[in-house]
Amino acid sequence: MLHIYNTLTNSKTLFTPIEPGKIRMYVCGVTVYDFCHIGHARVMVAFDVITRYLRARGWNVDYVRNITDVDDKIIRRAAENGETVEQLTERMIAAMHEDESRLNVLRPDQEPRATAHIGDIIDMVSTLIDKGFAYAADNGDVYYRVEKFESYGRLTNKVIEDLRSGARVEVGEAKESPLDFVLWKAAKAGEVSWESPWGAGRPGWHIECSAMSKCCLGDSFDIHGGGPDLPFPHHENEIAQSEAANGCTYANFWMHAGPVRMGKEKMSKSLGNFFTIREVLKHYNAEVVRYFLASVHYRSYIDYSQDGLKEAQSALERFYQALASVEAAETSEGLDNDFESRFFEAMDDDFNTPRALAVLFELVSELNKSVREGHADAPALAAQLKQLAGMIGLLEQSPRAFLQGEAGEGDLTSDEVEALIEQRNQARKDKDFAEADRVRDLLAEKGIVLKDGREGTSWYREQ
RNA sequence: GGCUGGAUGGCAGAGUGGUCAUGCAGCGGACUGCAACUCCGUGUACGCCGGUUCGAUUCCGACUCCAGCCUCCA
Repeated sequence: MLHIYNTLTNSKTLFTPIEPGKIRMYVCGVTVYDFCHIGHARVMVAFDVITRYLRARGWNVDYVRNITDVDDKIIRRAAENGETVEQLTERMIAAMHEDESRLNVLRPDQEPRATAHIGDIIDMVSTLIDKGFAYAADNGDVYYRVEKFESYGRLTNKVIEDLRSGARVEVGEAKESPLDFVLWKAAKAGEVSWESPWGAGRPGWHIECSAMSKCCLGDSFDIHGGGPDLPFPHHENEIAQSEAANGCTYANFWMHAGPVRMGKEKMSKSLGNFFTIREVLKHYNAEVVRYFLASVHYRSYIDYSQDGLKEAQSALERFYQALASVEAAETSEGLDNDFESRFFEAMDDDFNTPRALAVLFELVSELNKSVREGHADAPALAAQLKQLAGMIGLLEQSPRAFLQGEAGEGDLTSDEVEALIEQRNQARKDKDFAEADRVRDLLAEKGIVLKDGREGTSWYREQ
């Protein structure tokens, strides 16, 4: 029985789909004006884990994640770089896809871009004007009339009165109320723009998600997700737009990932305290980063740290060392244990990955013991480990590929390592242990750890 | 100030009204030519103060502290 924490009710509740067996999910994606940072990675990995797991349990998931490819920041950055908006966004989208693929994040089923849905956006804005929820201002902007939408603030427990008293009133404001937000922005000279009934302009930020989710998933869908800074105002505004335009419930479950912190504060663009995914991947194996992000529940904050990543590295080494010790069977059939049911129980409880990983560690202990004592079920246990971990996108490499890694700059190549091991093993045969230890120490200096087993010497790189 | 969430052993991080989370690190032992891997053993952890209870880290109330959102940000 799948239970999901819903931001709308601030409680974990039993998940029931609109259509049996099917889950329609929309997640707010990235505004592509720069490289993605670890905060983006967290949302990508969290919803990738969720999607993979749900599919493994037999759900038919339609996963949509949008790309915001036009907005103020993009326009400004493109101008700074002396390139067109399209050149900038194409570059950043390609970079994002590369980052994701390295993190073993599957592409969403649909990845709609705002600029490809201008017609849908204009249609929705027109509907909102017709229904009295929006108005065209004198300056060419179109605004949403927030106070007309009675349940505004329901998602984040805001009261319109409080918002009104706290709102900033800007000079030259064309809005009826400071709470109103923009649906369509009139173009300034030289900016990218599209023709509309209200003149040349471009969509406001919130409307694109309402229009694209409607287009891709329909008026009502099951899950709407996003990062920690989106509930207010973005998702609150989406609800106001979609429910006013469509006249029905927008999304049933709202899921929000927790923030990544640097020291004691949130990693964010505006604070400038962020690491891009590609920077981190220069120093750490991509699966280590994925494991690090999955080792904490998706709703909690996670502190980014070198120590945390090193610990993730050690944990994965334990998994892969176990898998390296036995050839996994084709299937885990015939095993009589409760690892799978406990793994499912943890994941069904709002995707509790730390608890699910704890079950996998117990499975590893069982596997190691089985290998050590020469039991016949070892290959099946290894298969079970790979099968369960695979449901959340982990342990999909060969142990050898993970443990030996790739030679970085200044590292010994695999051939050089093999040659030195050969040299050492000859010395061992000759009982020249001083020479054997000399070679071991030499390799250790280069970060290579040796392991003498029954079938010869294996090795791995210390990361 | 308002709205959310949190405070667990050296660190990371789950969970529970009364025997065990789990991982990393540490210590002792086994294995090993030496190691590594692995195995066995090993830790008076639950912010503070009250209350409920036979019994609370877990339930209730107050307090302190921390974070996120309330402005663009995943």
